[in-house]
Amino acid sequence: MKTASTTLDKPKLSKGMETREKILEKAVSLASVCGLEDLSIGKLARATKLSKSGLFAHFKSKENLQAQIIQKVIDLYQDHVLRPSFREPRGLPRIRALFENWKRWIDGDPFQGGCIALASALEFDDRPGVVRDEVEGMMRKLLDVLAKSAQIAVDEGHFRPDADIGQFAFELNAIIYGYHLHARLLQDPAADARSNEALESLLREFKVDQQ
Amino acid sequence: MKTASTTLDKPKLSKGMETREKILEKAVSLASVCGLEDLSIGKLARATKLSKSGLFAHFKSKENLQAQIIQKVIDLYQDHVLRPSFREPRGLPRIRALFENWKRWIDGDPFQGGCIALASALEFDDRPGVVRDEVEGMMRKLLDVLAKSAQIAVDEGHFRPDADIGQFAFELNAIIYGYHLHARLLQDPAADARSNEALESLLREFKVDQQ
DNA sequence: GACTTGACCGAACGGTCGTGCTATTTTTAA
DNA sequence: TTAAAAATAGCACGACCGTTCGGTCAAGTC
Repeated sequence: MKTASTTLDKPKLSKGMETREKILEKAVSLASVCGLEDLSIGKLARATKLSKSGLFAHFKSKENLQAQIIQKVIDLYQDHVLRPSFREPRGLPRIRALFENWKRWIDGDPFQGGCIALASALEFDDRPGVVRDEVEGMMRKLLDVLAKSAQIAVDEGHFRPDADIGQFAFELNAIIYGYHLHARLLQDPAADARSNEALESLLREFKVDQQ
Repeated sequence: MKTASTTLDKPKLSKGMETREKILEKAVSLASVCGLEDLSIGKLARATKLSKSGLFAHFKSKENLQAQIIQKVIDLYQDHVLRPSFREPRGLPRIRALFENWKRWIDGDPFQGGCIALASALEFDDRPGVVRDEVEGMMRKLLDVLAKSAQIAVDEGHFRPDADIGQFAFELNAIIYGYHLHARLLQDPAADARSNEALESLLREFKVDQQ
């Protein structure tokens, strides 16, 4: 355990990239509380124990920092929500797992605050620029994953063959939005039950008739 | 038309109150684009052609300004969404009207940006303080209105007698969230159709069986 | 006509913002 | 081992932040 490549836990990572990752992790955590725009470089520097200019050198502008934060969120979402769910059997079980993992994500699993993706979607929908484009792309990708999951459920014979998978994505996403509101802002103990009931109602519409 | 009480179009309004209202109207419009926190007093002063200090005198702090903006939003929502809807017949027609008016509100009817209520809900859910409390209260009131509307639909015999009106409020609100995302961030032309289909699906669950 | 009150302004405060420059230190490659 | 390269710090800038203060000007009251 002397020089490089001690163990193969991680692929080679230059010093710069390493701290950059640390910065982004902290940034995601802070931004989940105060929002993307309100996360200042000074605050982030203090939190990472770097100088403002030293941190700034990693990203050439604040806009770029914000864009990279979004990318980091995508990575984290894939690690914490998508990947675990996709280990479940195709179709309905996978969709249920995704729903549960997603809710845990919103409860603040990787970071402290709520979901940055949802918050940023409303924060930037009226502000053209790189960040808005990044957020929009993220959301489109997400809805695509949901639709594809529904398509798999169709293929597996769990959903009706004529199911509108885009509609399913829309409604599943909406339920999660509702969960976010009730669980975080309202701190409603019934948030979980409400969202579960909504999911079951949605599934009832899409599942093959079983009487 | 000389002194006071010329006509009864508006209740008496002192000069201070008058400009305060003008400030709040502008504030709501600006905040709908850039968010509550990012709306600075300087920007608002420039937009209202007042001096920063002159404007500040109306509100004793920025936090108080934000809280009053929320109150103004509640007023506007009542004028633009609730009041018109409540002129429709009780029960189902009223719910459908509310849904349509709500969507027009989100499309930017009174102001330019999206719905401040939704945006603020995600902006402040992790930041304790007066503003958060105000936003939370607003959302609770809103969900209460939705639930009461559902209760009326039960009373009118449109909804099943055992309908869970809280659940209805949760799901209707969630659909609107979904509409906001698709219509504003994604600029999806199908946003209207998607939300309509979601509403019909929701109503199917709650309406009395008619075969 | 003196006095109070309310609305508004201009200037200024200490602080923080994002962003450059120039060193200095640390890592990496030869 | 050493030189090139990368990472970080120090410092400074102009702009804007929320907030305070003293002052002006008009309207109303005694």
